[in-house]
Amino acid sequence: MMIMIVSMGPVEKFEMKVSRERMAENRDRILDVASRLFREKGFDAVSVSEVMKAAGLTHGGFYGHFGSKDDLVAETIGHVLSRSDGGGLDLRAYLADYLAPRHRDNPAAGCPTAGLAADIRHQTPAARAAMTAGLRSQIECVAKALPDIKAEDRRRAAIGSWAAMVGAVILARAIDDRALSDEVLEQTRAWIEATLDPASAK
Amino acid sequence: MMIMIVSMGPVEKFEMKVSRERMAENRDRILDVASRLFREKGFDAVSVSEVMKAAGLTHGGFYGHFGSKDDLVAETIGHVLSRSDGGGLDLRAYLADYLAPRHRDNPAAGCPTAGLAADIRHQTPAARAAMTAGLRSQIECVAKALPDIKAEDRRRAAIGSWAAMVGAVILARAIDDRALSDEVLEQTRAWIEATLDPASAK
DNA sequence: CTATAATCATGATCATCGTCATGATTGCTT
DNA sequence: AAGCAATCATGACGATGATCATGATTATAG
Repeated sequence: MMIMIVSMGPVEKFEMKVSRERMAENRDRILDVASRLFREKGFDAVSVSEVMKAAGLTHGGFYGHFGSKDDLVAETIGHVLSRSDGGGLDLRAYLADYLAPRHRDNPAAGCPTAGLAADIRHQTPAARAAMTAGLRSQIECVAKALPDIKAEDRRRAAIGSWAAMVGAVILARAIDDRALSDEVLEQTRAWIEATLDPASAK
Repeated sequence: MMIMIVSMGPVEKFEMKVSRERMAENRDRILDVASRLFREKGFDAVSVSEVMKAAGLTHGGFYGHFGSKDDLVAETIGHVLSRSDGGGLDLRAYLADYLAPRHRDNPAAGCPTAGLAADIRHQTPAARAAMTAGLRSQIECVAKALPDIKAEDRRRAAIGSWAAMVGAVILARAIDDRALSDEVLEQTRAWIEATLDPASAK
């Protein structure tokens, strides 16, 4: 019997034990790459070892950072949704960026809600709770960016607009026809903008 | 070592070979239960043997009906989306049914677009093509049900409304708080209805 | 009526994945 | 400076799932 070692690959760095801050760095990097991979492929389609590999580690050390994959999922959701830009944002510009082909074509770097909301339904209660908290703050964020209308109508418009934005990106990503997909984005953008006109605000 | 057979279960019917029409029945039943299971749990979370068991068969016979699981996915999408109610439907009533807790809580029997659109992104090109065809006809269906406005605005309103409807159901299903989830449905419904008012139609 | 072909059940195979056990290395504490 | 403890790599285990091989049974062609 002949054993051939075709290629062992270069033995990269061999630091076995890392400093305390490097461990925190690693944990953060795991959450970062996990959020990208999850947005890109969905929760189930990403394996633990794929996440660790993308973070520059091997699968074994994973359970030193997280109790389970479900735990990672829940923490990842909290991680991505925690960065809410609270400040006053220009809604028109945000709409244009959100409902754009560039956003549609880059789920990994795009809105976590558009990429993950539909998948949350099949995840653990902790994950759903994290997503709910994120959605709540997102709705309030959109409401703040709306033009001056009554508080009642403001919340309604925020929820309706947000639903349309998320729905349009999801539909655009599902459509296998660039022209139609572009149209869904553009028409939804124009439709939402029309409701922002002072003329249609009662 | 003691081997206990607690329950072998009754040997049900033992019909090995089925007639030609019963085979067509079986195939249809497979597509039906698959569409329900897929809507309920997502494509990846449903196994071939789970589908077959729900159809009253065992996993082995599956490949006599379909070439692969991906094939089943694509055919299932075409199967559910083929039943488009073309006739004139009452948009208000449809809105009320669609954006209702009952619909949100029954994905298995609900709108395939709301249940599967986000998942399509990770499926095979054939599946995406089937979904695109379905979405195209759905948009036209909504457009026909819209009140009398210019053709240009009609298409815009159809796409915007449809995106908002799908998005709202997806968000409502992701939210782990009944009050907020209900609010998303209800506010989106009211928001869409407001745009249907002749007053706001330009 | 006989032979062929089709349909489905049983069981096996191969790959993937989540998780755990072990061990090596090294940062930290005393 | 020395021992403790933590972090990660390697490897293995058990479960699950997609797919295929085989065989039994019977519808259907001739």
